[in-house]
Amino acid sequence: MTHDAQVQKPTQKLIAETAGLSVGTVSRALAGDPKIADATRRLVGQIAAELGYAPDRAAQRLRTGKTQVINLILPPHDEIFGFGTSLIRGITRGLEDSNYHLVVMPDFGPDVTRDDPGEVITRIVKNRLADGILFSRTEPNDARVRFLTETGFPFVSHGRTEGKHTHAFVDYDNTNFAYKSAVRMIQKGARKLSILLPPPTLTFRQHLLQGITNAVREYNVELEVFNGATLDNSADQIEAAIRHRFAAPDRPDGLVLPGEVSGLATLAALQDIGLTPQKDVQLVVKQTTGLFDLVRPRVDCIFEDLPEAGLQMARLLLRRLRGEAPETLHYVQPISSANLQ
Amino acid sequence: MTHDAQVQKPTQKLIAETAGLSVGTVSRALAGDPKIADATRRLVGQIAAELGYAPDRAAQRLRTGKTQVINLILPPHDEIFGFGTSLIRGITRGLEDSNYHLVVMPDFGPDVTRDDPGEVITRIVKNRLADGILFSRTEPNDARVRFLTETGFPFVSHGRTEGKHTHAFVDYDNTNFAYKSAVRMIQKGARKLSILLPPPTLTFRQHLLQGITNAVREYNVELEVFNGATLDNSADQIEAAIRHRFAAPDRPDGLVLPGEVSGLATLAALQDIGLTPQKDVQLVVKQTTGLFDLVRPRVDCIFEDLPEAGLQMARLLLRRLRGEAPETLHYVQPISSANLQ
DNA sequence: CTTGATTATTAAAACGTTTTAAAATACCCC
DNA sequence: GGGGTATTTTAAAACGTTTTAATAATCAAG
Repeated sequence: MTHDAQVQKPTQKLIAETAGLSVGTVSRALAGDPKIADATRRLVGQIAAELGYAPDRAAQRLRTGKTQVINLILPPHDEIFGFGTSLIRGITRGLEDSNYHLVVMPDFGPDVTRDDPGEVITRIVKNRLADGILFSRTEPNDARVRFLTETGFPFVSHGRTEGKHTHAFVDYDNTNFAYKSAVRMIQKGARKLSILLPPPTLTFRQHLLQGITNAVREYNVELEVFNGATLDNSADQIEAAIRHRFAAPDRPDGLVLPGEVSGLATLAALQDIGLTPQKDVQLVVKQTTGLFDLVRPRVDCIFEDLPEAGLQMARLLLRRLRGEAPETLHYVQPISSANLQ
Repeated sequence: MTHDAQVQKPTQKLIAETAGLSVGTVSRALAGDPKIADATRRLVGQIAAELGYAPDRAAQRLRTGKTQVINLILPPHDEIFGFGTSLIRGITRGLEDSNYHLVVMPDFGPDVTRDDPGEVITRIVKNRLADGILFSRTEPNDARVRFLTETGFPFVSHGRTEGKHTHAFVDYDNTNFAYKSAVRMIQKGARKLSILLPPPTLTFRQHLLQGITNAVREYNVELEVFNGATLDNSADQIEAAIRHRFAAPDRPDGLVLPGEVSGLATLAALQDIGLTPQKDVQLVVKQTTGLFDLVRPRVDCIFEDLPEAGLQMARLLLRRLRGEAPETLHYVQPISSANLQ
């Protein structure tokens, strides 16, 4: 009895007792309910502060059914440099002064997104593991988008789907990226362009294709889609494919590389077969880090700001969770700070 | 009444009703309590499966006080390529079939870890936001380690502290990394070695220093710690500093670079001032991605497996949470798969 | 059969909130 | 002052678990 009073966790009950009020009143006061008298609200607020009260998340969650959790699905696909982290940094920044927590759920499921949204998302929705979901790498007819839209579960995708966009998304303007890249190369003398693309399943393949096609038509030059590898292939595979194609006599003289790994792999491949980048072959690389500012020889590059994308995703999701309609929650990132020389 | 039966969330109560048992029994049965008859245990298990029952995390958490959450603290420091993600991938893999969830908490706090463990960690412990914590970039006398050890809060650090290791950690064998790198360069003819180090506050600076010192003494060559920049500086700063030092007449002829950014920056700097890497200056770079396999000219490099580190951190933390003593939970990652030529 | 010990089940409390419905208090107007 | 309304507070239930203490069922042994 004369022991140190075991420092008990500050709870609404404790506040209520020291203030001589009921728990219900305390709860309302803390919530800023206008039905509570100003005086009591202030009193409660003060005591709460003194006691260092913080609401118990579990209790809130149990009572309200709201988890205060946002899930980020990490694709099983091998990591592009820092893709995940950059996005994560942005997301956490966007969530900073909400009190949502970001839970990272890897999707170790079967490789391709087929007709079903995958075990992870199904489980999240079914067991209400989160209030909202974030994911990337969308397909034109994305199973996850369909499923979540049907069930009315809040989410924001990184990447668009086809058709009427009835869901919230953040995307990069890949069409314009490809267009600007192509124009750049043409201005430097390229007449036969090529582009390395993501796998056919992913939506942004279409966007890239659209962009480069526009440029090619406008300037009346040749286009050859590079089909020895995709952006998802390993560096080794890309390197080999590039080497093979560009050693042939009718090689393109301009190549768009929408990723850092493919950029480096291509540089290595070209040098290995004795071609000089930016001379024999024009290159434009999309970078999401500062990597290519350090690479020699210098190549043209355009920057995609992933932290910013993450931030926007978080913001849109928060608005969605506040009840805004998904149709209004779109953000296409403009291509900024091109790094062309 | 004739509406579709609103599909109600499967709960222990529901199981109890359909089985004609009490909730308590169901709870025990699901927990595998031996006091429950085999027959009932099987029955309950079966019904649960049919109903697709999954325990409500909030309720469990409220009742038991266990959050089933592990927090990863993201340092405010600018991201090394993929550092966070690689670690995160590993961690999630390690947590895969536990039912802990990984929550990412960025530490936007003041730059340096001073005498207090920081707002984030304090809050996590005080409000029991998680059952365990993971963080990186330890200092010899780390405030977080001290605080968490004192309060008995389970954690695993990436990086060691000084003295008797009474806490759980995972670390990379930086001493050996520096030693092997140095020996390599000496074998290739270098006689005046240098090394780029992390800021003095971080423990692994000592390890690197120890390693290179050992080599230098053993082979009786010269050592000059590079002090124009640290590993934490921006690529630009490192590049400038390298350029400055290596343009001077008495420059070192071997340089250890414990990071990808510094590796690239150095390559760029040397080339810019007309020096040939691996000829005028020997380099060994530590890489955590496959990056340097693609960089030309090729340089020697040694690989640090971050996903593996993350996996180990998760495993150790799980063991800690199961009650094992922290003194026994250590893992120093050996340097593996050197990529020397 | 009883008794006493095992074994198996249950009722009820508790975790910390939010919220519904009811009760208490204050206020106003005639 | 009395009656009604508006304002403020409260008691109690509920969310879905786990667990303590008590009860019911089974069984061995005398």
